[in-house]
Amino acid sequence: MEDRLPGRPRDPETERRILDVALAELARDGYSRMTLDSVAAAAGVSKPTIYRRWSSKADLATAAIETLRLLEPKVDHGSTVGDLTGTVENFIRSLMRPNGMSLIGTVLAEEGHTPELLRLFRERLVAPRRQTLRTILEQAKKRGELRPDVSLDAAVAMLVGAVYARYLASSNVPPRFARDVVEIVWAGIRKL
Amino acid sequence: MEDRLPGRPRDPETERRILDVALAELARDGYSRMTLDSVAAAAGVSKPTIYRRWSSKADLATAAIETLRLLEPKVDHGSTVGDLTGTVENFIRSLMRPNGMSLIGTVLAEEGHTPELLRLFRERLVAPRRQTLRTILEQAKKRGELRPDVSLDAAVAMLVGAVYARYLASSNVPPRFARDVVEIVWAGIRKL
Amino acid sequence: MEDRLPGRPRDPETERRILDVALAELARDGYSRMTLDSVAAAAGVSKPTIYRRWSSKADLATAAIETLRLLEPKVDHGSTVGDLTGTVENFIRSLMRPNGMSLIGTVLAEEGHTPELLRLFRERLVAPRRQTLRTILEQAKKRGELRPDVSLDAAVAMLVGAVYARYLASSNVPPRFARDVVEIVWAGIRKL
Amino acid sequence: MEDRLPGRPRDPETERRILDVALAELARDGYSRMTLDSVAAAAGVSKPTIYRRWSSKADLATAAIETLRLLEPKVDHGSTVGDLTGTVENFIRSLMRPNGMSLIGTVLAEEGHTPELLRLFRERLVAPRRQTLRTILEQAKKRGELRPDVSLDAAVAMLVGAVYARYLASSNVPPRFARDVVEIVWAGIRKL
DNA sequence: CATGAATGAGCTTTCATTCAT
DNA sequence: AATGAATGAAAGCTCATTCAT
Repeated sequence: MEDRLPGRPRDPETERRILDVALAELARDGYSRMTLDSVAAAAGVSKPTIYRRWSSKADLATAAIETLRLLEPKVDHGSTVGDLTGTVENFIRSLMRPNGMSLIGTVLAEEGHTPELLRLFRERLVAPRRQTLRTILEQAKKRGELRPDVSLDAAVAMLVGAVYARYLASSNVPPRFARDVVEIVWAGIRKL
Repeated sequence: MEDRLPGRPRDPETERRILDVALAELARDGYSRMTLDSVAAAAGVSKPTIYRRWSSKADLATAAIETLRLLEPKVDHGSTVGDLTGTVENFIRSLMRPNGMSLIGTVLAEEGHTPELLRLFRERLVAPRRQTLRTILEQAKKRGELRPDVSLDAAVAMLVGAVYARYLASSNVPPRFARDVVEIVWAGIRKL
Repeated sequence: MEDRLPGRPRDPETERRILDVALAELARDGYSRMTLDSVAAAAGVSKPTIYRRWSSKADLATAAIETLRLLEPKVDHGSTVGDLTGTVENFIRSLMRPNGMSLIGTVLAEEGHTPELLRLFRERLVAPRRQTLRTILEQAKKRGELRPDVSLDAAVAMLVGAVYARYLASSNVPPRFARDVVEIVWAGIRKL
Repeated sequence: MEDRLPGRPRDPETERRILDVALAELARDGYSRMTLDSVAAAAGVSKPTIYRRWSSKADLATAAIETLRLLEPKVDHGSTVGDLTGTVENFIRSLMRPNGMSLIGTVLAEEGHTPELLRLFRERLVAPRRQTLRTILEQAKKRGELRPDVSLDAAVAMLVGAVYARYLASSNVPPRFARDVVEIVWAGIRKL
């Protein structure tokens, strides 16, 4: 009669909570410091409850990263420069969230041992952000605003990468950094 | 003959060997996966031999990073663009060495737990490289080649950061990447 | 066939299937390696379905052994030697079935922890087999074929035990082993 | 100068103690119930102390069995029957030691999972005992006491196996069992 | 000084058993 | 009655660190 599945149903909250905690610990402690004991404790479940859902620590970490998604406000200032600046500012804000950079760190550090982490990170976070920027640039190009020979790939890398480099230099990015960067890029790619 | 101090002298070779091995394992496995057992084994010494010199694992890792030094050929092509391109190319080469990026990853990942790693990394590697680029740009500025209002800090970050971003997107940087980046930056900062 | 009593579990198939699987895993993996998870999976039921019928793992294992029954063809060659040989050969065949000896092993190994296993094993398998042999010998005795003072208990133990000992020596029993054994026993007990 | 090895020397007591404890737990609990935690606790050492010497649980169990050795008094009653009886009586005594039979059980039960256990058990215990009996019989044969066609392999198996079979029937072997068995075997193999 | 031995604390993973639907 | 979910309690193994020679 009922379309209820047999057996005790899973609490859908639980899954979400475990993943949230896992992601937080992954970012805070790094993959190899993160322990299932502490994930379980922080999520208020037992370890087998985790193992029922994911087959291993790597699997859990992977799933946690998989939940990441670029949920940033669409930027549309009507101008290419405004859009680029808004996007880079969003990016800075997300990197500046607690442990935002550590997550990237652990994902890179684990490339040799748990490569899925980096793969998923690229797929879920890096690629979408690059795509956002690339789309802005491609539309500018279509409108004839850009020099035709310029490398959009390089331009995108510079916009994003400047933030990484700045962080690596000092863990702190000044407010006008986005504008400074976009200004140089824009001057470097626009048609004169 | 020799004015040797009393007691058995430390072998300076040993010290060097331990640090080399430690740095290699740090880059390959990351800080928390690196084990003193395997460092000791690979260096051909016992663990107390390590502990006699450095007080803890963190201390050893820190010392290993401290040995890093920017040992890159000075670039002097006589032109600003040539110098910038040469420097970025050097940088790419050093990042592309095995586990070059993993080391950065682990240093970032450990920011919350072993912040000396990042501090030293900045001091020994990041800062010198930035300084090299900055000097090139400052001299160009002195020669009146640059727009006066441009942010050199942003320009440096872009030159270096583009490579990080590119690697994070695909672990592989195409040969002409350095030229593409420098071209945009140059067009973006030079006086018209 | 079965005269179903009232209050019996609904699906007798299920019960049978669980017991079969349990017995197979018991023989293959031994008692303490056998897991209810895998019994449940192999039987196509859930664990509570097992617990509803048997109160514990030990209870299930016990019940599984309880299903064992000496189902060997009656041997009747008309001669004492022929009957003994046939019986020992049957025994060898059953021990040589996959994991035949492991089951005995686990039952012995668990004597200190789960003694019911050994008790039931004796009752269901050991005793009937001994009885078969003893009956053959008692009839021979009645017919006056045996020396009167001979220990039938020892004779039975030797016939059966030779096979255990041989297996323990090499996991493999040569074809003529049964005949060799019976020959010695017979020469040792018959009236001259 | 000194022929002392470098480093802290191992306490030779420790090794012995660990193996003794391991063997006792192996016999008492069986291989898969035996835990390194409890071996370590009972031996008064930490787990790494065990792992320094043996690479795994299986390795330790194997080593424990390897220490077993037939240390039974040589039997020499001057007569074949006396020697056989003495040997079987020794065997019974050793099986009747606490958990004597459980050890055999676990070794058999583990045949499919940890076959080294059975292999070593055969090599260290089963084979020597068989050899003792076989030598007695071969000398009797040399002296012309035996029927020439009789299978010594079967005779040996019967002498040993009768005890297994008796134990499997009732965990208890009556005092005159050895004599009963030897009597039948002897009557069965001697030259008339 | 250098070595091999020892250890406490943890890590990932598994299992018999019980709960909630 | 049957299911899938949940759990406490290990188990095997490893690691940074210290001890004893």
